[in-house]
Amino acid sequence: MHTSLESHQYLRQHSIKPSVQRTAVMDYLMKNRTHPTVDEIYSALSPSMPTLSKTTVYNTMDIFVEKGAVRALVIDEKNSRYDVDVSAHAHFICKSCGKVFDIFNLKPVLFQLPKDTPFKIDSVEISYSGICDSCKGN
Amino acid sequence: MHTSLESHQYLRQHSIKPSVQRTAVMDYLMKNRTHPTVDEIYSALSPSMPTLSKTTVYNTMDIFVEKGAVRALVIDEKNSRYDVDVSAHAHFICKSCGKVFDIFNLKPVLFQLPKDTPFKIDSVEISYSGICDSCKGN
DNA sequence: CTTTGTGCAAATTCTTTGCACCAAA
DNA sequence: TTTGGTGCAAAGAATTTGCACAAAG
Repeated sequence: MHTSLESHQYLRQHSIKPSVQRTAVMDYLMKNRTHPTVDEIYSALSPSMPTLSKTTVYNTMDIFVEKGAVRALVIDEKNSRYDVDVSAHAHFICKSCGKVFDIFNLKPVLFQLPKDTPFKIDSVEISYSGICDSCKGN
Repeated sequence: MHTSLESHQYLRQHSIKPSVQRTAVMDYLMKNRTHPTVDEIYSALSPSMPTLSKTTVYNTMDIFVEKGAVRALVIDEKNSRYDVDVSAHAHFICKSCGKVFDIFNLKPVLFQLPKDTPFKIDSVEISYSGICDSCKGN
């Protein structure tokens, strides 16, 4: 069975040569929609790919972002995080546990780019922060 | 003449003890609305305050944020940036020069917090990115 | 005095770089 | 072969920490 078939295809659709490492990383991203950091990706894959290096994960994420296959999130002060869902949606970061969650179903007007500025705007990032459900009690 | 009078008062309003260093930093923030990094603040003040340390600037910014006197921006992957304007407005970062600009006059609906989520949301950050006016030609 | 603030140096963390080796076309 | 990909080790940059000294009340 080919669990990485989708990842493989997705990479080719984005003109990314599907090496073993890249396919494994993309596969991880598609199956774990947790907006992982480089370290989280590396730590998850490392046991089954002992020769994998963090440098390769960094390189891989740079290529994915450059080719538009994933979106780099700037929401966590400590680490870069990545989202394989490049559609218009917002994010929420829990100030207590640091986890990042998706927020869908927002009004489309929120994602419209302002026109009356002197800038050439090409993307928007909407980030909420607060306390997540699991951390509420604590 | 007391150029730092406003800063001094602003600090007291936020229950921050106005030391010489803190007043100088706040004064800088109020007069330079450029969303500076710690390094930029330090480099600007260092000539006239030779004993100032970066640690103190870091400590100072932490206190300012904690007391609600300034807002920490998460928009620049490389550095923490700070904005003394805590009112509802968005930011734009130029991918070419890295400068951060304010964007005012956006619809108030953009700053409304979503209610139908399992999270206790208490703030929103709207960040645009692209190319600024001065970098357009280059 | 006693508490709080400051600042140096060292440590930590995340990310990037240089370079040699490996793999695929 | 030749080009591009990988991975180790070292370097770099931003931030934090430990601790001693200074300042303010």
